[in-house]
Amino acid sequence: MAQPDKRRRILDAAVTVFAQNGFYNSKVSQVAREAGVADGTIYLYFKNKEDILIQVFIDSMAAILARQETALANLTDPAEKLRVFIATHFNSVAESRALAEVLTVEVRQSSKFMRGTDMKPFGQYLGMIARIIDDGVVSGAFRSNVDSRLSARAIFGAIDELSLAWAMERGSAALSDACERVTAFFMTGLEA
Amino acid sequence: MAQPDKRRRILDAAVTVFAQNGFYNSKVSQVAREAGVADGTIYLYFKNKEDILIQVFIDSMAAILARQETALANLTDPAEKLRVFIATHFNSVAESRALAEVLTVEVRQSSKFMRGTDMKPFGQYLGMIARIIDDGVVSGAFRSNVDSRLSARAIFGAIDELSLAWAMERGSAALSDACERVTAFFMTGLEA
DNA sequence: TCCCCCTGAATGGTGATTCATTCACCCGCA
DNA sequence: TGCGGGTGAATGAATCACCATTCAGGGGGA
Repeated sequence: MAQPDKRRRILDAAVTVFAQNGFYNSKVSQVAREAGVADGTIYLYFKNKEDILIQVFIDSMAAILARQETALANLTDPAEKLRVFIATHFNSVAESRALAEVLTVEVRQSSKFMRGTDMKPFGQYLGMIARIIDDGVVSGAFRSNVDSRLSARAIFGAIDELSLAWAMERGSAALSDACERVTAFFMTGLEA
Repeated sequence: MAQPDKRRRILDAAVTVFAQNGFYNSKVSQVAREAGVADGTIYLYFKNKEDILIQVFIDSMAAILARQETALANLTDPAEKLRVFIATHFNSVAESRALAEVLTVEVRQSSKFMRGTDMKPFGQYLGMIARIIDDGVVSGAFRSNVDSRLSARAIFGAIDELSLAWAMERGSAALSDACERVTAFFMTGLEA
């Protein structure tokens, strides 16, 4: 057969299946069928079932990190950086509802087992947000008394929750719309 | 014997065990041992393993909803309401790290199966936040162009993520501290 | 022919759930 | 007061379906 990247096919299949049934209710044989390979083939590419989930996570985070870096590369205005960051996150998520579900729901449960192993990409992601804020504070665009780590967490939590809401229930306003609104919310707050 | 609190004992034990191992890696027999009952006894009180998780969720949400309602009852200033809401959420979470883990991590994965069944308490919780915002808009305390549903989601996502961070890594700043900071963040935003 | 993928049926461990049995307690009758 | 049968909560060993993982073999390219 020598199909191009068989590993890739398995990862994609896993995202589909995991999103549909949840990780623990998914059978390896389902992933195999969806990928069009034999059950045993999975084990030529992955150590075991959980390893598939971890690789999905690592791959996806690497992709979105790279994408964010490209998107932010030429920007200087902190507010604009934040807006683009959020837009890029939402766009990435919007490209695959299944991936959004896996990243927001399934990965969380195994994060406990990945303790120490490879939460690094996630830390990097938070770090990107924190840096945007720090830059904004330094440049004077942002208030000087914000706690960048805490705000980064809060912002991530907010956009992650919005992604999940979007992934679960179709029909809510387009993510691109939410992007503008939520950016405005972070920038100016609620206060009249 | 007819321990009136046997159900309670099982629920508490479940929270402890689920927080430690994750729902799918927890054995019913572990919960039984932790609760000091026989395996079979569990099934006198719960339909099956997942039912335990659902009941934990329903019970906990009912408790925190009631608590929020009490806490907010006599307040009128919208900003103060928001501050107290967040404080109450953090206080509830801070009382039990295990419960925080179960509510932020374990329940999510089953939300997919609860589709339609009993996400209602969660919807109510979001509704409380949205109402605070709406009231603020009406009273003129908050900007008139905020989207209350979206902001409510964002705020919930943010405080949920902060709760999770707190539950996972001990040693971070006290939640009570985070409460003030994050409220300020929501109120005034990042902009200088 | 040799080697490398790949296959998918068979295996073995696991753990949720069941159910026959025990036991504590209650009630009515003598 | 003492006795006997009835009730149902509680038990926990046994069941059994399920599924991750393995591995003996197949086939095609060099």
